[in-house]
Amino acid sequence: MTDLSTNEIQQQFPLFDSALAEFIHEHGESKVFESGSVLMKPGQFFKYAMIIVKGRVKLYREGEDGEEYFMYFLEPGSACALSMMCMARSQSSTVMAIALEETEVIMIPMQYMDTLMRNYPSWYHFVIETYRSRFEEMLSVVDQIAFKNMDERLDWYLKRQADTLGKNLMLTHQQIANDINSSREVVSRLLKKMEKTGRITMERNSIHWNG
Amino acid sequence: MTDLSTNEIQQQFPLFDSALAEFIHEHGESKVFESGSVLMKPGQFFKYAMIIVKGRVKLYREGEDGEEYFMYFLEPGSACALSMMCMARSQSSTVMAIALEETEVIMIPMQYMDTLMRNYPSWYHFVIETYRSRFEEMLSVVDQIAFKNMDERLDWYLKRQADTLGKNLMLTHQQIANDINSSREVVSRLLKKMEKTGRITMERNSIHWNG
DNA sequence: GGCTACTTGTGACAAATATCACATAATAGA
DNA sequence: TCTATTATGTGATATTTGTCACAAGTAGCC
Repeated sequence: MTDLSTNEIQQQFPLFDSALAEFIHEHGESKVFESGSVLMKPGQFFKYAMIIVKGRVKLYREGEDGEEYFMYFLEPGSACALSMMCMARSQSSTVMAIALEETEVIMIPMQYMDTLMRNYPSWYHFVIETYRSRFEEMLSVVDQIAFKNMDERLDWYLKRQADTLGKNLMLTHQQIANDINSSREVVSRLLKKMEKTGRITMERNSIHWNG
Repeated sequence: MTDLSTNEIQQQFPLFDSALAEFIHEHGESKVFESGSVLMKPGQFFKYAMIIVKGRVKLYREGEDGEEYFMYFLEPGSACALSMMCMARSQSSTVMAIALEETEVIMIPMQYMDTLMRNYPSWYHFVIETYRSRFEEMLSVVDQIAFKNMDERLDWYLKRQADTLGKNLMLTHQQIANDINSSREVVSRLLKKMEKTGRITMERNSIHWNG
């Protein structure tokens, strides 16, 4: 039983029809993650499909030697595609997911998946749409790393951050460098250039995206 | 109605139960693509889910300026995840898929998706497994481009080619360079090194993978 | 054989990015 | 206010990769 009412669920997930919202209200379990806590880490197994009700989650890939690469954000109304995939195969995750703010999720136990798929068409529409949109995002990430230089990648990265986190970004150059697997000095120099063109404004510990 | 019997379908797709194989035999449509022909190209819309019966298909991403990046192969027994996703949203594809040999596919019209999802649990298990495995492959691709140098990427590329196409690879250096978005000269030099360590043997127009 | 197109080899150089070393600036906390 | 810590700026240099120019080998074809 979730903390959210059927109505609230439907509001948050417009693709759900009311029967589905009702079912999830009944059988889902609410859980809150503190800001900074880990929702998913490499090696972890999943018995639940997670859908995000409140907050913001950052997903990134970890390399063998501790490198990182930012993939995308999860926002309210979306699902963690990877939790669904891993659950379906009893496979362990291969990415990190951490909450950027206090984040509220509904966990839907794996045992209900067959019922959901079978009896709630709006559920599998939602699932497919979730997979599709994440796949598209991964394709864009590949485009960026494979085809673009650092300046363009940085621009794209900041744009995406601004799109979901707002134009005032609380990020240090070092954090950005980690997210795009570059080095602080390179990021600093490129940011300086972007400031000259007016695309951003810099302050200590933060960057303002002017678009 | 497909060219394949229910039995043959089940043989090719072990995840399908017999009812599903029967259904697909009834409602699927067989189609053959000549070697070298395009199964999917950016901008194309899909009214069918495609599953591969015979042959081999190469998928790659195209950049804005005609760059390419090899993503993965489709083999018999697998589905084209992207055809499913695009179909589900009436969205156009964003990748290229070309047949490397004569390739036989079954096209399942979009109108049957709801029925399949609802009445054939083994269908959605198959769909989810398809998505999951492709997503994993994309994650590996990201790992490679984001974290590895050219020599390691080339090694990984050749290994994957050898895994699906056999140890004798009919590839020119230029083709390889295109697939990993590098240049012929760089590839030539790295291959030379790999030959010295015995990992490959080179001939004109082909490379033998010694592993 | 001789022409041509394609493939591969290789040195020199250019560009992008990473790394190192160190300076300076801002902030938090004692 | 002083100090320690963290964030940023910047030149010099190294590494990786891409580009250019051209040589040489191979195969097909008349």
